[in-house]
Amino acid sequence: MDVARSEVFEAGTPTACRSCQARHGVVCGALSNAQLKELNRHSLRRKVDAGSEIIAQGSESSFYSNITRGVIKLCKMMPDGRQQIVGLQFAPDFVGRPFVRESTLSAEAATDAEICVFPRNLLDRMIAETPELQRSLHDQALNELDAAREWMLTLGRRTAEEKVASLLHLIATHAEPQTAISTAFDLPLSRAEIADFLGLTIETVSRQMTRLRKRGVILIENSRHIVVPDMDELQKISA
Amino acid sequence: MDVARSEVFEAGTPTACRSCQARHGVVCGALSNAQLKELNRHSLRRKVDAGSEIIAQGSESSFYSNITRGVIKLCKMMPDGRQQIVGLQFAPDFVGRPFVRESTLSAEAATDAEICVFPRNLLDRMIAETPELQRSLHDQALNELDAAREWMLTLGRRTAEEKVASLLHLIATHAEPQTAISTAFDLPLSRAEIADFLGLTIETVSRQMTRLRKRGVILIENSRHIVVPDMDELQKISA
DNA sequence: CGCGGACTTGAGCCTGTTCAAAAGTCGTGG
DNA sequence: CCACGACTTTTGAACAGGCTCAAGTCCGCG
Repeated sequence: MDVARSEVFEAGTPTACRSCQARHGVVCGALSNAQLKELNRHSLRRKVDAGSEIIAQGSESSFYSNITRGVIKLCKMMPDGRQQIVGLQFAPDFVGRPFVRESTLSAEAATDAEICVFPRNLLDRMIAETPELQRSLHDQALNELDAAREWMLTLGRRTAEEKVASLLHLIATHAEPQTAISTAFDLPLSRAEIADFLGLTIETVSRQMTRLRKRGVILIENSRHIVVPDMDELQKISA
Repeated sequence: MDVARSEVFEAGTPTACRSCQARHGVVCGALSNAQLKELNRHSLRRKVDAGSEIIAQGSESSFYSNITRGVIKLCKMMPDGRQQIVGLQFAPDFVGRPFVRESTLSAEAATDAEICVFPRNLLDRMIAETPELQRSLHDQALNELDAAREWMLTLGRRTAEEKVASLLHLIATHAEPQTAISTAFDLPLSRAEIADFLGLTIETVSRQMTRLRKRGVILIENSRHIVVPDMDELQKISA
């Protein structure tokens, strides 16, 4: 239906894209209307429940996606079951690994989410034809690289308390449009996932959270909903 | 002199580049002869002693470089002095952060090294004009991202012993063309630098190295020169 | 209301740190 | 050629931050 309508406006934006979170994101923001239309014709919107896997570690993936709602976590798993989250992605990020088919990590919905899925071949062709798109994806890759390296510092050199404070700060600044000083948000991650992100155990994460609560740095409601009265204080504790 | 000679062959490879380690690397391998010539005309070969800084964290850098010899370490430093190495780069890697002028990390020679330095403006222009170059740099960025995430797993989830074994394995496979099974190489890093890479202390690194030595997994000569009789064994210990 | 999963709390332990000293290593100069 | 001094590395002993194991509590949901 949406596709049929967009056929009418040869050069117009597909209706499905008009109100899309990712319309001006890394991929779609770099496309011409004609390209957007073609991509849309081969795209599929998909709802994914929290916890369900989008890409499996070690598998060959023949598609890419844009996140249009929710949070996606990127995980690495060791054969013995130890796990590390190596990245979080929010709408309207692009998910996928250009140039290499086999994935060295898994992508999993952290919250209920919505993604727009399209074939690898098609986007690969567009990348080759569209310097602007290549540039845009290159830019996202470099930003993710900066984020990964920042996180390496956290994993290697910060204490448990600093780690937890860092994560809360990260999520507060990414997930919610914070007000001037105070911020409130829902954690997209369970305690177990936070632990896997920070290289800690569930118990340590829990203890550090209650320590922060008792110090008045955060308020915890429902264990998922967090209020930060003073973001500067939180950042100071993150070191 | 080299420049003068290369002027003669309008379309030829500059002589300075003919025997260069980086000639077919990420940047120069993607350039036309004319571009290579232009880049060469504005390039400067520079020797850097081990320990000297190439780019300072927080500074604005107006140049990029190619590594033509040696090993460069990328570091992040906290205000209180804690430090984390977030990447190692070997010849013929490209060093620099396209699109962003201010560096969030410092680049420092780990060994005596040689780099080929060229102006940021010039390469930025070439990137914009040369899809192949953009693609090549994009590719390096994605490879570095994979490496960074692999290292996040190491930092977050591996034990001290596994960390040390992982680093030895990494260096063995990058620095030296290993023989079938056994490998010998010089460590480009001091114990302190290894500790900063692995998120450990000097003492723990030293203890784990002697443990590996006593188990016969490695031989240590001069504390910098390492022999690995069986790489598979080392990899197994890295988990 | 009772069940199940997620989260919190507690006690003891262990890995890796801290602090301290000894042993190499290397360059310099007598 | 060896002695000296600075620095890196190794080794030792005590400590502590975070882990493990084990209950207990909270909360959503049928």
